[in-house]
Amino acid sequence: MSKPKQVTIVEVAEAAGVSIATVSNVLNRGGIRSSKETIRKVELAAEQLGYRRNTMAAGLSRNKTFEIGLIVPGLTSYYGQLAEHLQIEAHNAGYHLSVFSSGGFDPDIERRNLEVLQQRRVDGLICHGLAMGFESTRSIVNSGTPLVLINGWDWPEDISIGSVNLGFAEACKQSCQVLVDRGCTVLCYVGSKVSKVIDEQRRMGFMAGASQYGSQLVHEIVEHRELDMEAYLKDLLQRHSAPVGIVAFDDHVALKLLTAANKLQLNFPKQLQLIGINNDYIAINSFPGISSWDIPYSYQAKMAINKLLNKLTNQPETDEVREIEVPLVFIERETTKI
Amino acid sequence: MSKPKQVTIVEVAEAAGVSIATVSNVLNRGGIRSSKETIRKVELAAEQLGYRRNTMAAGLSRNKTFEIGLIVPGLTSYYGQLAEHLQIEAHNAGYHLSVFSSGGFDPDIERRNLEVLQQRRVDGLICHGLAMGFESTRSIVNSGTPLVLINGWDWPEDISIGSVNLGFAEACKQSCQVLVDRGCTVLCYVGSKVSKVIDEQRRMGFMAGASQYGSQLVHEIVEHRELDMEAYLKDLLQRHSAPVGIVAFDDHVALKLLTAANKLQLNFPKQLQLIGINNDYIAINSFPGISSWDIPYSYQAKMAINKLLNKLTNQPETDEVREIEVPLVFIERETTKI
DNA sequence: CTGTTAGCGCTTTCAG
DNA sequence: CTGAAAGCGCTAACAG
Repeated sequence: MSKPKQVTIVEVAEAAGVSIATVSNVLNRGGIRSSKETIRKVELAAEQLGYRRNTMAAGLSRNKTFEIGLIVPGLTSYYGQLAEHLQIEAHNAGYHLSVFSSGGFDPDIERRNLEVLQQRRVDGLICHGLAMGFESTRSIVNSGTPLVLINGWDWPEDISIGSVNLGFAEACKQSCQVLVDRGCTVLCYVGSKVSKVIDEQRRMGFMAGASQYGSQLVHEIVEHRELDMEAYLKDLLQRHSAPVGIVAFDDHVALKLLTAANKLQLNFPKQLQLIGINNDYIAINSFPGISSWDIPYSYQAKMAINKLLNKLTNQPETDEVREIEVPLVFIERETTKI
Repeated sequence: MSKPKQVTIVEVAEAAGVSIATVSNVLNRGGIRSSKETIRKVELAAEQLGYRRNTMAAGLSRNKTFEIGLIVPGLTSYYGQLAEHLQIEAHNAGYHLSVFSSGGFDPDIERRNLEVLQQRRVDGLICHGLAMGFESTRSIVNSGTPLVLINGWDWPEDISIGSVNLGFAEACKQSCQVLVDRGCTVLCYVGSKVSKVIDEQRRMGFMAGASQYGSQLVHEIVEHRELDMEAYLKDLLQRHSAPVGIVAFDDHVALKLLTAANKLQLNFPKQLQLIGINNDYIAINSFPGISSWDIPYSYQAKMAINKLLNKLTNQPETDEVREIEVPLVFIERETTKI
């Protein structure tokens, strides 16, 4: 079934008794001035006929789509929130954001999405820096579409125009300090290699934080997927003197740990202390409440869109930082509060 | 900065020494056969030049975009998951899904997104049936874009071609039965008017389930946002004999209740029983685990896309149900398990 | 099997 | 201030 024909400027032009160029001027171009009378006629005709600009035709004609492509690993939790905020910011800037999920970190899907986005001739791209290998990334840059990375550390300058990264390392480092302050003598980072780059950042930060205290502090790193959490916690508390401090990969992992701890009837913060990341619904509403790091979504989104737009509108080469670091904000709750 | 010019079929045609029509045939049209030799030449040229089809030009020319627009209230939890699955199914069917969030349930944003989607000339629309009033919806139908609703009950036939709804009412009804089976003599539904239509369904189901038992069962309905949960639970248990059964709006609300219960050191399932909906990460990993209703995302997504595609490809008017009901699956955990 | 040609709907000089 | 006309890149008859 072919689509019913939509109203075009031709019809509007006829109805208004002017040329199509004039209609285009009045309706879709701000800059050009027309007589009040013409404007009125055209707008009236357009209104009555239910005219709706054809984005494809416009884009084709001006070689600009006002569309930004976004590729994130998924649409839940952090990624979903981020996508929402980016959509808002893009809209505020007069752009439209096309959101794609790479289905949990699948490089093939990433590549495919990238391809689709390119075929749509998006003006710019925002990607959560990850699985997509060098080639895929190259192919973007080669075609000249500016790329901003979210949480992409140390990417070569010729591939992305920059990145906006959350300060995970710093947060984890400071988590260590908090835990030591609260009396912990053993620190443990429970990571998640599902998200490789991010896990790396957090591990780095944890290491930096823990090693500050030298040999007076025991610390270790484990992977949550390979863990029987109850057994692990039990063992941990047998091996060491309380309180034990845990830095969790995020609030989801933290919840698992919390549950294991609750089953073992461990006491927060006397025996165990726990810090998550994301300040999710989970952290806020669990029992006990999980200390966590809040993410300034809106700010991160603004930064990313700005970076892209600066490039797109060819702003004077500001002395802009290539890698922007967005600091997280600590929210303390019962898992650490003494 | 104008975008660098991309390779077009003209250039590919020149390089391959054939006409542009032939290039188009080989590259973008499956049906038309060409000689092996021609195919080889064209594909080689395209490959070497890095040709990438311009979606806009193609769409404009054939009056078909192979794009489906999706509007959901948000991109977290259920909605995010749904969007991901729809994206997968759309792709499997050769379509591309443009995902939009209406930022909570904002009718203005909904309207705006709808407008954008129409301007893109999407072939079809999928909307989570809600805030958007009659007018907005009308304007879609008027323009002839087929619309499938997700969780949209009782919409007029001339507006949407159908809907795919989750069996919330039935789930809530059965939740009541489960709770009574487990010994509850008092039932309570803790709803959330944030999502009006959905809350209605759940409340209806709850009422139907509870009233089955006549006067031997006390039941009541409250709104979670107006509730001091601890105080409420305490009061509930003072007023009635245990166990009290609670049907929560979803797992998020359930978590809040769970936390309140834990603070009061209530015993599951002896004093309190609790059932959520969504079978979220939360329900699975909380302590105690929350009994919940699992959502067949993949199935729901398939149904929705199929419905749309049947219309788009003008399938023989199957004796298809207009409103498909997708049943949820009960997963029992410690909050009810005796 | 391949090429010619007329659009798709809109933007954008460039004359009037 | 307005309009004629030349595209944007691709597809779809229709001839050859």
